[in-house]
Amino acid sequence: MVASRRAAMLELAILGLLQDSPMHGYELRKRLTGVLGAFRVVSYGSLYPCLRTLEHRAWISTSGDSATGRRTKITYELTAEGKEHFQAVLDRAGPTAWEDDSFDVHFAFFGRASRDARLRILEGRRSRLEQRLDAARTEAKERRERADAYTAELHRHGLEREEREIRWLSELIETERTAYSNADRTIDTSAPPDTD
Amino acid sequence: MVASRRAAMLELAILGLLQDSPMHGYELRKRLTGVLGAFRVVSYGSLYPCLRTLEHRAWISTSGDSATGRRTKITYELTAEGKEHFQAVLDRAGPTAWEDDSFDVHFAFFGRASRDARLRILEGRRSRLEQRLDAARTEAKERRERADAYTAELHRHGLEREEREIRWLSELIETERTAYSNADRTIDTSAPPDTD
DNA sequence: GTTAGCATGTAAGGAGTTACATGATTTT
DNA sequence: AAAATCATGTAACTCCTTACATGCTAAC
Repeated sequence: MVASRRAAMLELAILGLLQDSPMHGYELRKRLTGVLGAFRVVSYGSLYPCLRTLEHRAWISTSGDSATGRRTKITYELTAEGKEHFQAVLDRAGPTAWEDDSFDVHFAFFGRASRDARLRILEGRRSRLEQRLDAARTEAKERRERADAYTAELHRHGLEREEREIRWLSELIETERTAYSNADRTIDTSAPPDTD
Repeated sequence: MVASRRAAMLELAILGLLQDSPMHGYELRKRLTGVLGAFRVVSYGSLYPCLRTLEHRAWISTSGDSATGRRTKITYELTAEGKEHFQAVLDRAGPTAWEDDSFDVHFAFFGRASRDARLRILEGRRSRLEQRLDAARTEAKERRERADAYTAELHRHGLEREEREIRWLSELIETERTAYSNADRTIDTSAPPDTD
């Protein structure tokens, strides 16, 4: 029932995109490619079932699929409940938000989240990565003697990448914190309460 | 029949690990976590079926599962065919070798591949990433006006990460090429012909 | 002798991709 | 009017994970 992290992220991304304006599934898919990272392309086989789920939950509504036999373009639109739910998820900023799958999507919609939520997610992610880095370092030590130069280089590079990611997060956290004093100027947009 | 990129990589990793010494499935799994990147843990539900496939293809043989009713520890061991196949895959250095899933595993076994194969894979991967980077940049331009500060930062960071990855590959390529003149000293180990 | 960790497996189910099928609209 | 692209869907299939089931072995 928890709808698999990945599916949940797809849902969130869809709700987020529909926030801007109603759209067709086709258009949605193209934009999703952008939000979800330019890499992972969402297939229609995932998208349409997901849209139906969202409609079923009354978070989106459709217009265009009239009762006539003709097949028509369907425009998906956010409902009031949908907006509410989207905002609630953003502000909850629960522990799933900083997992690998979810982080990017949440980050992409930071502009609509409260600074509180942003900081929680950034910090959550950072400690997640730090913990992982520690584990990797420990493991690397244990393995050291049986690793050849290539394996060693691979792991060195992996650690470096993680470290850099952590530094990036630290900078963002710093920025968010200083932005506190001079009201949202460093990076714009705070969360609009609930209204449109 | 092509056994899904992921499964194929698991197979390669197993063959690679067994090259060093025979092992139990349990031990194998722990080591795989290392080779496959410390992140993705291989479940027994994947491992054992895979081992059976490998045995079926006569690339590994088992010892310990006697005909007596008692359950015994099973030690998996590479066969001559298995070694041959492993080496063939490493030296083929085909286009799949530089895809996301496969690259790390191939890299981890670079010590056993020819310099030729290493260079092919490194260069293949580099142009793969370059091509992806180009696509991402193009897309970023198109999207620029409707992106807020956070989305922009997310993509900026993504591009930077890719660029860094490309630089890393370039350095490795450079190293491999110069190593050519002073016979394998910069990074040790060349591929042992076929023998043990 | 009991707990904890080593060790091997399977079966069911979920998640999502691929391939297919169809139709509307715009461009050439 | 043909071709390309926009647009919507489904069904089968592949793969993997989860949860379960079992038993051995060393340590306390």
